[in-house]
Amino acid sequence: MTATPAHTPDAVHTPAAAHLPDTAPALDIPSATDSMSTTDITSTSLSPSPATEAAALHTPVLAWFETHARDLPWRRPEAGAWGVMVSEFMLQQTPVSRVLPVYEQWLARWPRPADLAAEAPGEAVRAWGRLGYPRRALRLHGAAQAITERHGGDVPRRHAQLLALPGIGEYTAAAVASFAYGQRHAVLDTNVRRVLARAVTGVQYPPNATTAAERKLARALLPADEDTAARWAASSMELGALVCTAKNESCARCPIAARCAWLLAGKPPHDGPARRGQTYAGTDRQVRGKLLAVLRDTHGAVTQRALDAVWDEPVQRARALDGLVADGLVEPLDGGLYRLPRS
DNA sequence: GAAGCGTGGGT
DNA sequence: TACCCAAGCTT
Repeated sequence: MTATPAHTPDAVHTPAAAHLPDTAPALDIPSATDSMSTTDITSTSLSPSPATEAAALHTPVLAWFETHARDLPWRRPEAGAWGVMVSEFMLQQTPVSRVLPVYEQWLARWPRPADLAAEAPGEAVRAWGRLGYPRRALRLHGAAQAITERHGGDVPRRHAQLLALPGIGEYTAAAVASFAYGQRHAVLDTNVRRVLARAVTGVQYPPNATTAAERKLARALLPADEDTAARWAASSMELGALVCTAKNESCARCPIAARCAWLLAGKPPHDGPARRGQTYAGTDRQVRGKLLAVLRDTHGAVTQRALDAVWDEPVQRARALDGLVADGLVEPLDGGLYRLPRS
């Protein structure tokens, strides 16, 4: 890290900061031509340069990460790009604690993309277990096939190539490129978005969907150095996961509490529209889950009767089963039999 | 841009 | 007990 030390005599402003170290909450991040400028640390403006402001955030968070990062299997060197990619699929909307055992089994069984690609897709769905959103298993299988066919069996390094794989969107492409290959990307997941919303923007929660303003801010905050940028991505995400949590945030343990715009503003509560809650009981989603659980736990074909037993409302049950078939999660056979997909 | 897509643990 | 929430993606 070549950035300026956090506190240099550039503080011509804010003379007597009685309690906290010179607070500069509102990061004056460039609004145009985002971070293309090189680190012009030498700029002589009276207020700290954006790079200096950003470094004031980076340094404490990177240091905190050194001592507080969890020892997760996909962070170990032996995980490789495939391990990172598998973990990212599994972690899409599923907590770490539930991913851990399935991840270990998955990597032991399919240590390379080609190993998974050689399997029937239904085996991926079965091994997915109860992680939820089983379409992810199908997409991971499809991604493994594409990697095997188009990329010689190696997880591609380029963001655009990753993005072209099934199940990989903006976040996952950036995460794999950054975590697996040490590249410089804005990695905007829900944790990072929350950290930036609070520390920089001064609000309790980010918008429901990722906005252009958030992307611009994240890019502006990206350290210039590639390796530092990759560590910043991991550490800011970890901060959101462990300290700057959605509920019961722990500001007392936060390395940037002194600079958090939201904390400095007195932690004003969120005023925008509430997140739309995800109902579940009685929905097609629940029925799909019950149907697929039967298929997962049965090797070979399942009878219509066995599926009928999981839900008594026939119209909804049929609709859910049709949906699973349409999604490729279930394969219908002749004679009212069903199984996990072989192809 | 909103809706749909699983599951289980915490409060 | 009912919510709320967890490293999103696709249509």
